[in-house]
Amino acid sequence: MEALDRRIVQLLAGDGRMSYTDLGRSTGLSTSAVHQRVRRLEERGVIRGYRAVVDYEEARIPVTALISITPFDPAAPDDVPDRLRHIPAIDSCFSVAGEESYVLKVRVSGPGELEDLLAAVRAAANVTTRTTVVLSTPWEDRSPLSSAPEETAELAPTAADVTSTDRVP
Amino acid sequence: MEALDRRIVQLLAGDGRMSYTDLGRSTGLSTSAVHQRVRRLEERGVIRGYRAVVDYEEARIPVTALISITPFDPAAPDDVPDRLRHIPAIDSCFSVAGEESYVLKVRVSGPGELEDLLAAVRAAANVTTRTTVVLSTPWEDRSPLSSAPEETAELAPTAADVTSTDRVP
DNA sequence: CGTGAAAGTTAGAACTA
DNA sequence: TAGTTCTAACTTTCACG
Repeated sequence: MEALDRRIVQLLAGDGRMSYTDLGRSTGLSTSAVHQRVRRLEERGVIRGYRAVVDYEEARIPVTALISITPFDPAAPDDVPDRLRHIPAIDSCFSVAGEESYVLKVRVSGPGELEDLLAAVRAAANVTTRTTVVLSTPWEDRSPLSSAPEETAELAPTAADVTSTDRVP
Repeated sequence: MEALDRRIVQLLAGDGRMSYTDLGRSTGLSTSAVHQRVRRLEERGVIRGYRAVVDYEEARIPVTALISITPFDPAAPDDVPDRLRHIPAIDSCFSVAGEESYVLKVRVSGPGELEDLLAAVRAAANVTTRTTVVLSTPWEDRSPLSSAPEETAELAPTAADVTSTDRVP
């Protein structure tokens, strides 16, 4: 991805409603040139959509928790995400390396709902759970694009890249 | 928060660039009535902003990890978030109940950068770390406001580069 | 909360390097 | 292929009923 595209993505990650006029001003391009690039970024899937950032305390869903999941029967086929997808309180689902198989981030309105949610998760996916309640959130979903590498990294992998086995773009 | 406001927040959480015209159509209000409500929601802080949803694999930041943090000196004043805030790769920071004090969600371009990041975190905040690498992300940042969840287009799983280890302290 | 008009934005066609 | 300029259609914004 080119520097100009990266800049556009970074700007839209920071303010998803920025107008093409302002994007053009910030990048030195014309309005339609930016528009064209944004459309290509959307088509390529680099930009997947736009969302309002909601303050869940204000929206009266004040409890966040992280739930680590271990399948009860390690021999059974692992379709945990499919079995959990219908539960709206599950904000994110990560498949992870480690003792446990998945980590869920959930949001509920209180301890009672958390209890119900845990029961629902265990029943739906036949798993055991380990729950970590979030006490406060200093920040969340900040856009980490400024740490992105330039295109040179592809041609010259570092020692650390080589020692790990799987594909690292 | 009123049902109409909740509906508006829900719609904007699903599509942050929806026009006021369409919001009005979907809620049965006029354009300006919706506009007025959205502005109030923004002022009250229920809607904190808008962001583009970025596919981090496409953007060449393909590695996600969860880092649990324990302060090295329990007697020292706890200003860990302030000490970490300047590191851009840290996407989210949660203060949590449990054995550990914080959980960070980070995004990096590869194992080498993860190694550097862990060193930076330990040095900046005087903490020990326990790292869980994310292998894939069945979904992320779904909006949990809905009782009738509009499933957004399926998120592309993020393949990461991990052999079998989970603890990288 | 709705109406309507001015100001601003977007989308796309035609053109250029 | 990627950029610019031009223009019609649409959206946002705001004073007023």
